Amino acid sequence: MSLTKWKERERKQRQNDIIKAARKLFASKNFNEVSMDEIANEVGLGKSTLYLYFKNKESLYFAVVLRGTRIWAHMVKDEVKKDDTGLGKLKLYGNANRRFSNEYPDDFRLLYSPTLIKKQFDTDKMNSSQEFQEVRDLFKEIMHIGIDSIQKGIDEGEIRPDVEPTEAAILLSVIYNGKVNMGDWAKELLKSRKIDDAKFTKDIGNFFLYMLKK
Amino acid sequence: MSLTKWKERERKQRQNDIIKAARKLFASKNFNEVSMDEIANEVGLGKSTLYLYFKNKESLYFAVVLRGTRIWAHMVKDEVKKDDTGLGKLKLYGNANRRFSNEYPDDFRLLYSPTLIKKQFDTDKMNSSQEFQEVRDLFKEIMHIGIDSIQKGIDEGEIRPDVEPTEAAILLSVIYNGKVNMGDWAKELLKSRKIDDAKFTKDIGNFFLYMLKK
DNA sequence: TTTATATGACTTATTAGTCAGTTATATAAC
DNA sequence: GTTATATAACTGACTAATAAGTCATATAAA
Repeated sequence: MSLTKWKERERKQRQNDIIKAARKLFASKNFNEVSMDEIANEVGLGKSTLYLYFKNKESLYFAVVLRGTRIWAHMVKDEVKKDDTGLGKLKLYGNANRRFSNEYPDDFRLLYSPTLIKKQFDTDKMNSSQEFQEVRDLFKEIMHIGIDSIQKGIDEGEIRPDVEPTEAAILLSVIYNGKVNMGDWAKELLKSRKIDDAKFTKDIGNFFLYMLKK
Repeated sequence: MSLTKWKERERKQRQNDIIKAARKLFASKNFNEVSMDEIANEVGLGKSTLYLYFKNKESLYFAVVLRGTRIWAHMVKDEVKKDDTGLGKLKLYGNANRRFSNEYPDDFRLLYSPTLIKKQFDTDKMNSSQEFQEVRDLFKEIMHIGIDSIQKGIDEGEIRPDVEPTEAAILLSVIYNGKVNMGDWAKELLKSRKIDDAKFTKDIGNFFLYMLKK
């Protein structure tokens, strides 16, 4: 019995190795630009072996995305607990996102990558994947934490009442999205002005808070 | 002589037809996801014919991008002339971008698409294409119009002096970028709150100006 | 008859997914 | 302790599909 369990864990471990290798590749390249052979090579397995752990390429891809989304959702939920005011929660929400982007850069890039956003997948394979459903749900949950914090801040009188919480939360997400996919020319321009990524991120956060605060 | 000229024009016309068909397809799909056969089919020509007008797929792609970028740069330069103050120019700069996104949605999406941004092209083919060089230069020019307007506004005392012009201009571009690649879930969320795209765009513009103004 | 324009059929390369067969490991029998 | 056997993990070679780019040939215009 404990043997079966050990086997089970071994299997999960392997699966995780594959996911981690795939994540590394999917973070820098499109779904279509990463081949199963490449992933297999990265883990040090034959391509056929991947199909023992995942039904098809889409399934593996969404397993990668789901793993990242779970980490993200966990970090956000955990952080937001630490304050009771709306404005406080909003600041923590921003911190959590920033921390996630620093500690899990591959996942962050992947989750905000247009590959995920654009529905370039086989619709059947996508909809039949319960991984994808869970990703969608977690995205919505995370977004609602932001929206609800802003609403709470308005109710408590610390955030301007003319702010539309949904619009503001989406704008924040749009900024993250844009920043991840920022062109090289923009990066170079910032660099030439000696503005590093950390400063830019921080300034955006301040800018955003300044906007919302009364 | 006038015959040669007429021929020349005929040829340019054909080339333009191909570019327009390609633009339509590249606007909604990745570089790799659009096939030359598909483009040829869209114009009503055989695939081989495309190679009489463009050296290879990359060359056609950059011809599409360049066409859009030229329109964009033209609109921005033309608009900004209409006011002499920095803040006024900045507002016109925003207007021009908004007008471009409305009148040339395919080009707008294409220019901000990550396909263009990520260097997923054959480096040799890309660098050897003078179309790509011109696109880069025009991008920089457009960006500098924004930066210079903000700087002028600061000098004239209408924009807060603690604003970093480069940072602010890039943030604006990052927002555009993010908005174009916004996920379906965000669009649905906005829709459910009865916020249409025009309102969202306008609010972002106001938000941005409010930030910068003294 | 010459020249420009066009194309269908072909080549070459890539890649998702399959499958028959191999290797390694655990259990059982003696 | 050794050998046989069952089971799980794995893989190389294959198939089928797709797509960029080429080329010999056809058509139409001058």
